[in-house]
Amino acid sequence: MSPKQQRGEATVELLLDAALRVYAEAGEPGLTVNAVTRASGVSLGSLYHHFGSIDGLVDALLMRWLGRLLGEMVTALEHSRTARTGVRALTRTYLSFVREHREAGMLLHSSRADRLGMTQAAQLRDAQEARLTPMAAWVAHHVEKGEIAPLPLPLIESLVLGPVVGAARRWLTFGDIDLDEAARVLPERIWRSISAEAV
Amino acid sequence: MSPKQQRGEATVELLLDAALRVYAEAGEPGLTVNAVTRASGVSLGSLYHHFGSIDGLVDALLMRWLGRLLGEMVTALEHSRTARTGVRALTRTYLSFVREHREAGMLLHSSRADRLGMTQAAQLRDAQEARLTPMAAWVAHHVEKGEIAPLPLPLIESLVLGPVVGAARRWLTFGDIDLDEAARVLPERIWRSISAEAV
DNA sequence: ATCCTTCTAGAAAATCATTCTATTTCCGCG
DNA sequence: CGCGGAAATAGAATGATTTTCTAGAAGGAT
Repeated sequence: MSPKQQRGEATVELLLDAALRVYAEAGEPGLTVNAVTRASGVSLGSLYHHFGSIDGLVDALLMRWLGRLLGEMVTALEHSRTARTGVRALTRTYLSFVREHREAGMLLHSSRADRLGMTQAAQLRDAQEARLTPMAAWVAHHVEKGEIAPLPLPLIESLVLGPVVGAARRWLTFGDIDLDEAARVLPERIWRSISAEAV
Repeated sequence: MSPKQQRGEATVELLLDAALRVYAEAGEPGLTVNAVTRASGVSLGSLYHHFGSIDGLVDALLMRWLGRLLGEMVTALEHSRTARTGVRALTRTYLSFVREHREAGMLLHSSRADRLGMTQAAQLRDAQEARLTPMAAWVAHHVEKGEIAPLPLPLIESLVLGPVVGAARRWLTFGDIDLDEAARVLPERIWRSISAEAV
């Protein structure tokens, strides 16, 4: 934001972009400091100056993409009037995102994603709180309106995101899923699982 | 099986047990070859002889526990007559397993689990095929009987296991889920999502 | 008994992450 | 201008960890 640090910002970008490129080509085992410095042309010193460690770099990369994904999901939610259409919007946004950003999607689903927060715990919470809060509020709102069954929030989230994440991961890993079909079928099925209506 | 390799088997056990112990105490970053050799009393040479690499060791550990989990799930399925009770059995078996084997559960959900198969891809497939096939057959059977909606198998699996895995991971990571409540509520909800009945 | 394979052992080599010190860049301020 | 200092860059040195390598012990088959 401040007009300062022109250099710094640029190298941070270079490093993050290079890291994703390296990950895409060499996978997680290939994601080393040397590979990233080579791919970015940035020196080792700069990498450590900006990120502190290799995990710090990967965490920052994860945060960037997680932020984008959550941002798109929140936007999708804001344009949905009913809970039912909200679920559809969430599902489709998530699947589209993964399709359009395959490597980032792999990184988000895979390996280091749960280690995330170890090096940037505080920043992560603050940064994502702004995204997670509206989603929780959205769920609470529709629970109150009697559309969504009155279950604990974490269970509702598991029911909604679990199948979507599972399908996305499966597409990324094995490719034995048709994403279009998933986007068509899953929302309706997920909706049935959280709807307040009796069966 | 063969009466050979008395020594070998024992050290393999020692190493796998020690690795889980180390992981439980020191987390993933602490899971190093040195830590495992120290904790097991087995030499570095033996470790590499049996597993080839640290990832090979971790993969073997994952396979062992994944095999146990799938085994319990298949057993649970065999004792269920209807598709509905099958879903309940699967869910509860999974959640109980994670509760009873917390460290193994963390390992299965976390970090290295998706790297799995990189070092032991072939063995993994062969070893788990025996477990996965009956589960797929079970699903197919109940689809034919008209109980489960006629969706592609991967989508059904995502719908069934997604929420369960999500809840388990959440319990392991944040602890903000009541496992008993999840075991009570999820099966019914999941069932609604895959049932062939109209809504 | 001796040969062969498997297994054990740990030192040596290679790889990778991190620290450290020196140097450059660039902004604010006299 | 040009000086001072903070931020950034650079890469050599260090430290930790994985992997390889060579040597030897254990145990069974012929």
